[in-house]
Amino acid sequence: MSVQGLGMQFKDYDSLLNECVNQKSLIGGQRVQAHMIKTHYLPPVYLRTRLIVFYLKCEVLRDARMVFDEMPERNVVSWTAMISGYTKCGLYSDALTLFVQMLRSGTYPNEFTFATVLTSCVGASGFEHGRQIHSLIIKTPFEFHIFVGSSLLDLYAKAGKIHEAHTVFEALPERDVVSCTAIISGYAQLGLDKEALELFCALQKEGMPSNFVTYASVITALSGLAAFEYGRQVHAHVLRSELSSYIVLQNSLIDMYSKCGNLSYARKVFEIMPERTVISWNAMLSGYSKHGIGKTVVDLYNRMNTENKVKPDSTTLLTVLSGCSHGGMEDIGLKFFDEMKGRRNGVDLSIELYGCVVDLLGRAGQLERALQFVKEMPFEPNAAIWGSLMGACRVHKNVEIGKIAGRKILEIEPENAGNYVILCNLYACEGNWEEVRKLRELMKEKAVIKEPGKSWIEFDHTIHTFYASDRSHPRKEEVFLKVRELSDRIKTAGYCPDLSSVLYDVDEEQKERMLLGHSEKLALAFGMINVSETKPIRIMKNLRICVDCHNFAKFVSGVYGREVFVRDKSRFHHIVNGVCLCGDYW
DNA sequence: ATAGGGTTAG
Repeated sequence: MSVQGLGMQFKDYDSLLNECVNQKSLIGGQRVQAHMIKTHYLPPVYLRTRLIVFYLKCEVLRDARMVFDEMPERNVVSWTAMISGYTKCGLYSDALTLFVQMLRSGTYPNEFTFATVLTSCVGASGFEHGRQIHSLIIKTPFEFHIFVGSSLLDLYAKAGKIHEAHTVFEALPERDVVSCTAIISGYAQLGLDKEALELFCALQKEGMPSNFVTYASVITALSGLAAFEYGRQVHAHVLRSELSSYIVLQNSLIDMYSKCGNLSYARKVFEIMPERTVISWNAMLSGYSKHGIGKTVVDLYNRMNTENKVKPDSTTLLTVLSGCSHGGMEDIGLKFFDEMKGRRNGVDLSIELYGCVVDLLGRAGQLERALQFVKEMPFEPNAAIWGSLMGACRVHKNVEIGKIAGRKILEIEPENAGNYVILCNLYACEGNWEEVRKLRELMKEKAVIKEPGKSWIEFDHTIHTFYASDRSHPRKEEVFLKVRELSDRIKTAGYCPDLSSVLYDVDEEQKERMLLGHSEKLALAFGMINVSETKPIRIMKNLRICVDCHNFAKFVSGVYGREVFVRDKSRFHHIVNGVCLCGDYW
């Protein structure tokens, strides 16, 4: 395009700038601006705002800000465009600062401003700021504006206030794809998977419009539920629709099949992708990692580096290392870590990565070295670090180091019940019942409430959920009898209930009864009754599986010749012929 | 002219 000759007028500049915005032509726009300066043309607010938008489009935030700062006067659009620029670059607190300046300058925000600035609040995890802005919005006509409302409900949902989010959603006079997706994904991101799925179904019946983001969100909920049959149906629907080529959607399918325990389906989706992002690789790697298949994790990671199309990020490193740990490949994992530390590779090593190393050393039984490693870390060790050291001490029955880790962790996280349980187990294996008793008292004192354990199993297109000592399932009698029967049978093969897993101060007989009531045993028994002998039994649990239930499942697998999968909070246990791929370390 | 929802890891 030509910017030669004088006599350029407003509409000429306007159309030139429009063209540069559309083509993202940085040089073109810069020439337009240079021409304005050369000819002493003083652009009005409108054109200066167009320049800001142009620079933002070309991702040159600094130059956009320069134009903004030099404006003799600004209107709501100039302010909003600049705030949105910061938001899109992830500079949320700068965006919020600018918003405050805007209010001070006496410019009234409009629906565009509010929608943007609420997004900044979400990005900055600034829920309180968001709430304050909500009270500003109440005084405007924008509270029920669909864009503003979507941001608002997202704000509440991401702060964990799903009820308030739902209220905002219900109050919207109209609904569209984005607002519907926002509320569904709000439930899914909080782990309220069943609610997310139900809402999706209900809204679909009402004719909700949906797109690939909607499906990505509902597939996330299905991953949490491990609803394999349902997931396949949704996948089939996606294939029939125009949505199947979205990478985000394929990524969520990889994760969904992995979390349903079906790695071969996940791999199939992964292999036929014409293009992959780092998330595709990470999702696939994580699938193998959680199943304890360390060798494939390493092979896949090597292939990723050989192909050299997608660069590993910090999540990749974490997944590979945790894959080595879950897969019982301590030496290779430690070698990886040294390599990473040597290279750095532009990716910062995170505290979580150091946590993986503690896991690796712990698994290898090198507890002294693990403790030393924790002491020398460039981070202040957190609860997760001490937790993995304590877990390692429980497995290797090292009470001495376990106590050190335990003391630290109770300082940092006195409210986490799981910590007390592991520490109690540790003291119990030493026969130190006095300490166990003290810990129980402490737990009562701090009023720690354990998240109720639940397990579920998909059978006959239904999800059957069991709670500890559950009396609610319609076939409870049958299930309880089956647990007894299994227990009696495997006892003859050497199963011995691990009474130290019970934290309550009751007699031994009752302890055993409580153990038999654990939700994963109920789900396993239900599976033994109903699932065809040729098929594996797949159980899901919301917490980590306890030592006794793990042992129970191994014996059932061995004695009855069944393949059992248990997906717990952190990984898969794949049990064949009485042996678990986790190597009894988790 | 300026605007809202999404996929992986722990």
